[in-house]
Amino acid sequence: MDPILDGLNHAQREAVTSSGSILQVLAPPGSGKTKTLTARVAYLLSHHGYQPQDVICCTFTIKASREMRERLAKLIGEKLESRLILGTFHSICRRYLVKYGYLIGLRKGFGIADSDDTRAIIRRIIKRLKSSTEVRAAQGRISQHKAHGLSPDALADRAKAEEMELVDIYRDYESALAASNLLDYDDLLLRCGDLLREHPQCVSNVQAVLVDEFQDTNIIQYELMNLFASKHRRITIVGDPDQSIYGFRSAEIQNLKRMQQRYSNTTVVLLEDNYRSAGSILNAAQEVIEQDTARPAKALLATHTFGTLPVLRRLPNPNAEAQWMVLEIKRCAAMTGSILRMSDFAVLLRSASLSTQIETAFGRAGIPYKMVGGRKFFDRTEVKIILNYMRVVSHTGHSDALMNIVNVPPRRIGDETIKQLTSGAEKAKIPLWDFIKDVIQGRRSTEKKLQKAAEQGLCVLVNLIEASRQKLQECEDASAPRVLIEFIAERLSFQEYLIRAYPLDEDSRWANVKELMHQASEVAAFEEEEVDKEMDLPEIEGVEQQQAHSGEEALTRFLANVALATEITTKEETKEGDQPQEKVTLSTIHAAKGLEWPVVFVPAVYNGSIPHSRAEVVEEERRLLYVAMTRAQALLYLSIPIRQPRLGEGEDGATTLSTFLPPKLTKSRFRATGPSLHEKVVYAIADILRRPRPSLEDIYKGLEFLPSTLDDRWTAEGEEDRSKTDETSTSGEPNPKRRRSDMNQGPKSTTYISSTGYTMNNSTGFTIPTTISSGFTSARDYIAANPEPTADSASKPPSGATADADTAGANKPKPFSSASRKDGLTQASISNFFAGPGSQKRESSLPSYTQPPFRRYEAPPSQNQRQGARSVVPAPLSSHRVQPRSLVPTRPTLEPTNLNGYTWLATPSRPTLKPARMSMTQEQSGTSASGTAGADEMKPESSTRGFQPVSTFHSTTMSMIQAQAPRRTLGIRRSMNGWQDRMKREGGGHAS
DNA sequence: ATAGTAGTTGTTTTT
DNA sequence: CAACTACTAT
Repeated sequence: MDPILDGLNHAQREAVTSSGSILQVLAPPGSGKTKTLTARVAYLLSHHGYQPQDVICCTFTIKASREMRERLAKLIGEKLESRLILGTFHSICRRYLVKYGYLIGLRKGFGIADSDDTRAIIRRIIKRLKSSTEVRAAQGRISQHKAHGLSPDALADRAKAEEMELVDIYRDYESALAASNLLDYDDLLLRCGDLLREHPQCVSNVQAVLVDEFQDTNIIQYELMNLFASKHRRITIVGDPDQSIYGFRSAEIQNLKRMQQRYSNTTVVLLEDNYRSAGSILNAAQEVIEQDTARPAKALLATHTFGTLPVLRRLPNPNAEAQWMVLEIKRCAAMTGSILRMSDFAVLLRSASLSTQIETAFGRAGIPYKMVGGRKFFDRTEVKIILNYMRVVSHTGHSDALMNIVNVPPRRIGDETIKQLTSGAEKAKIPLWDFIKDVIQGRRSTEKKLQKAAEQGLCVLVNLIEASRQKLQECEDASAPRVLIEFIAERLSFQEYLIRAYPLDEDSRWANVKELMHQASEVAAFEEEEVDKEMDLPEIEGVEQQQAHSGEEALTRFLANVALATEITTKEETKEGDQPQEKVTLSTIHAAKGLEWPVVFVPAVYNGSIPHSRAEVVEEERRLLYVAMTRAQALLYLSIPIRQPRLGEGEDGATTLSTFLPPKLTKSRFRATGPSLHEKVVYAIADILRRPRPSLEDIYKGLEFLPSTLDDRWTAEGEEDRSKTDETSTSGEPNPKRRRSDMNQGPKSTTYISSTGYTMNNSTGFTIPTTISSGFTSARDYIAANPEPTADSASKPPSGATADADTAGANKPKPFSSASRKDGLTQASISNFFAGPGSQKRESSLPSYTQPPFRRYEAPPSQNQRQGARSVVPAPLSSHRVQPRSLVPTRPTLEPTNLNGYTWLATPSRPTLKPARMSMTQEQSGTSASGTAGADEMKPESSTRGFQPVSTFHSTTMSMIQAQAPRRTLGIRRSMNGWQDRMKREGGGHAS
């Protein structure tokens, strides 16, 4: 069989091999979207014979594009992979603009303005205009307008009086960018759009365009996608509206519908099987997302066992919350007999700023971690200084960078001098740099005479920059960035400067500079091998590409990468050959999208954090929580500090549980404290992770150093448990002895290196906080207390507050609760659905797709209950009831050979429902090798309009032809309503 | 006029 | 905690 299709389930194959030119793959978390997209790229290359340089593949984040490159390298080999045009929209656009920007009058060697630059520019403008607008607000609104393609003039036409101020700022901002030859993030997209509209031949080679995370595209990106594909109109997108979390960046979910409207031959494939998470986690997440009543019912089907119930933990305060995570991480690691490593844990945060307490607690406890997202390496002041020097060297027209460094380190050039220089430059209408040079060399003068000291300082600066530029000219290869950093740091005596300026953490700051050098050489090494190959865009006949001095080119590229980089790629620390250290991941939820971990913590689930107090759209915040929860494979922990002193609202800083977690939900879907991790639970975890079950000895071995085998340090209500607390009041300092080293090691020292990971400084790896020793349970005690751990409920939750949820989950599946559904798709209404008188309403003949109105994975029901369910489900559907899945994978039978682990799930051992293929359009006839013609089973709704019902295989492939006469069918429309309603809503009422 | 310090502020999410 | 303001010492 085709190796590309290996390990793909039916629906995924359907998507990969689809011959439709316009393909939408819509799928919930964990269903293998990216895998499918990757395979489709490979498939297009091998089966359609496209050249890699003729395929554009857009991702949304740098991380995603890296990951896709890696996957593709494995699938099609590095040689082909490296020639693909693959990257974020921004980086792809940059590449086109570098090559062809001259066609639309873009000056050579433009720089990229990052958000610091834009903020500085806007701040200056606001000051000059004496406007009262807040800088950040102006920044955001300008970006928003740009993202909608609204120019200052266009805005002026429709703006209200109070907006006129913004129009002025916007105008000045645009000219400031132009004056410095800078493009901001939005410009990269906009200008590339301009380019391709005016010169479509630049992309005339493009055979296919693929877009990941399509729900995150904004309108400009959507247009870009179409422009990229303008020649052959072959587009594949994957996405999931439920995971749209970039609305703040003007992402528009309705692009899905736009696309369907624009291309009447859109094929839609649904993937619904979740291969990632325990059923219990999916249930909880599903219930969270379903609170969005505008959202269409959408299946999310577990392929794993139910597992153990997620946790919603209350704790006294953020500090305790952090300590609790430490204890739970240790407990999990120890009690699972070493199947969980530190890198299997993740803490996902709404805001990066929440990380500080956690970092402190982890640092103290010796838990190694890395923070991703949040404050970026390249944003650190000392790094920024060097980078700004390099930007000036690269383009002397970069006045903002120049402003930032004229007097750093101090050169006796103060406010007054700068004022003279900038106003002089403005009057002369030349860039600041040129003006300064003229003044120094006596060709011009400022209005007021400059101070001698200042003039001298300027001299030093000019000499440095000129010397650096000289150096750059001499350097004809990719090592230029590195050479320049060293040269500049040397000439500035930068290390000495840091010692003077930051005596507290000078060493760590210097280390960051070193790290920057390291980065530069790494990029150099990378470019050496790649740049000669086809990193460049393919040559197009008749369109000239711009070429540059290769050293300069390397420098601009380096700076662009810096501006577009979220985080730096630390080559897995190759220290003395030993393994890269396993680290817990601390991340923002945004940065965690698309990733997964065996154990996930989501702290601070209180109102104000999630949903964030400044959030404009609550739905997006809910989706954010949904994304966070669905990152978890085996264990999910939510937690909330019941007091948050910092936010002094509501008297004594009491918090309220996130509105997304109403009591109804938390009672049924969560437990109040960490699960007891006895054998059965551990086995379930191992099975879900497809790792070998640990031996009992391994499990017991870990227990020795645990203060407690239970999550009982705090009561379930989130109070200090007095019985666990000895003399010391422990809320802040579990171990005073360690305090001193904490101070040195804490996250305050902002070395890139140190913040990236702590070394475990106690040899056991686990600290036993002395203060909670009374809660200690020895391994022997544990074994004695759990002689026959047969059910998760063996140990009672500390209080009666919560029912023992696992018992409920495992043995008495909840009845379908029709009352809880707001979308009207109750179990009861399913019968209506099939009887369907109300479901005939037609809205439009838009291409759309459908899915089963209601599908929920329940814990393996007992025989009786299954009977019960049958009686409710209408006969035609009953045969497609999801079978008790826990019967399938209870053994750790998965061999390492099957790392992706998909195959066994896709084997026909599962309740099979081959998708019926009907009334397909011509595209489909030739394609699929999957011989489904003789579908053995057929769902009622499948016999219509060319879409297929979702089955347990969940391939719903549908081709819609606009003209096709709508046939009278059973309620299909209805099941589509959700999507369409939503599309409409989003189309119509686009607020803010 | 410049440098350095102290006090005040207000903190989403990312390219 | 850093960015901005206000102040003081050079």
